[in-house]
Amino acid sequence: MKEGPDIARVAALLGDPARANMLTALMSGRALTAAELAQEAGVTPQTASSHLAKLEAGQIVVPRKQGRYRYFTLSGPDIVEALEILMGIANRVGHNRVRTGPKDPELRKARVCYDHLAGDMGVALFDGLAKRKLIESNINGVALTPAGINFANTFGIDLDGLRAKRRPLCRECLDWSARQSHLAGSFGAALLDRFYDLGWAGRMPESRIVRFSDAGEKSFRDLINP
Amino acid sequence: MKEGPDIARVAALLGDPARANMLTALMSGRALTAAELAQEAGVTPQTASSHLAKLEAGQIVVPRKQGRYRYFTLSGPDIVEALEILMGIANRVGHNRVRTGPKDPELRKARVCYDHLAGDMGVALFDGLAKRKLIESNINGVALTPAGINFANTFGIDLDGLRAKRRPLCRECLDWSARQSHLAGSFGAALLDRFYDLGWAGRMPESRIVRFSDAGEKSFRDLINP
DNA sequence: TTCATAGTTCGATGCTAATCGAAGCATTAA
DNA sequence: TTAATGCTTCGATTAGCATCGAACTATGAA
Repeated sequence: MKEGPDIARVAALLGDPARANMLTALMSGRALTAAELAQEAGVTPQTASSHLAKLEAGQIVVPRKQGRYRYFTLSGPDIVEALEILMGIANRVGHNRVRTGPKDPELRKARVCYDHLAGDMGVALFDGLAKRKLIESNINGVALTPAGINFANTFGIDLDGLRAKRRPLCRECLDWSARQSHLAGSFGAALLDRFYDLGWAGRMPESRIVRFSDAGEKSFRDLINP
Repeated sequence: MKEGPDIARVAALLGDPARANMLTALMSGRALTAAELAQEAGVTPQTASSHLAKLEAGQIVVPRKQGRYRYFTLSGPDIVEALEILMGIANRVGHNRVRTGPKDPELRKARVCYDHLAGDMGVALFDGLAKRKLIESNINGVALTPAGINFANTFGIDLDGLRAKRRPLCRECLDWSARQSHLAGSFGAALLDRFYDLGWAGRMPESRIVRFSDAGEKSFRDLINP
């Protein structure tokens, strides 16, 4: 008898619909209160409290007390990675589920998903890069093409710096809206950062919304429409 | 209401101890029969059959009938990735479990884990590369150092070719024996391939054992002992 | 044909875990 | 102090599911 990591215990924690909903909501990167998470999951506060206690005991989420609120965040980037991969698998095998998407049109248009761009514009970015053959997607995942590497360099993204990080360069991340992918991974995050730096877009405080300026949106359209 | 990937359903399939054991066994890359998987999981054939039916319905495993045997394999590389990440999380948060390791001393010494080297020599390889500062490991994962990139090139590994693949270059994969890591990811796989090419080791047919020649093992020791 | 082996189906059992109403605790506002 | 809000604990209910014995099917061997 030996010691080994208990995969099942971790997976079981992610394997309940209510908890999975909460964790998906936390992928935005924002800290959310217990009540907000209860609403995201569609359960009563009591039930949510029980789930959050389990997630906390399993060190999947980390609580932070502030006044009478308790804010929760994911305990590490590995949790995000796990969720992204599980999303990909679920999509590949066709396990879909009805779920309420964000109602706010601005959220639907462009929002932050952990650290990369999601929403309609996130999907458009993914499709545009694919159409320009800068990225290539197949059953094994996404990768930059040689043309894509060129593009990244001229666009001001330090690929070597990203490669030194542990995170995969490109990863698909599934959007709530429809089964469309947007681009995650360190390259996806770097792209969004670059949009901020170029002044194309900014993040609204206390929200997941990414708001593009008119000129920024035009530049964005030019980028994805060759 | 919208469609979204059903993370919980996939995670729940991985979230049962018996099923997790089976899937971990399948990470070797070999196709295993229902009876072998039952034994790996420590359950009766009936129970295993029920689990395998669920995993098959969920498209986590793929069956292949051959005579009166049914061989199962994982349905894709994304499943391996998910298992590796879950292992990492479980290890990070200290969720360990007693588990029977392989009894065969040869298996314990060096075996294939999917496509990279595991067992004592796999762990030694990981530690050796870390001691030589060719790889660097922290909470975010593993990565090649600049010295490691140099080493890879001189050792005959085409890093650019590996980077073009979708898979992360380096990843930790936890060994059954103790909580020691060995090196997975495309670089881990490439290293093992190189060992084969250099004639240091060969894979035994119908088994997970990797057998090093005497000269090969000596070269291997030199490699990890600066 | 007869026997052995691999695997599945069925049915019964027992345990775990999700759920929510009601009540309690803690913090903030008035 | 009183009231309101955020969250948790308790208790009871319910449902799902893992498990295995027993019986059944399918393939291959003698």
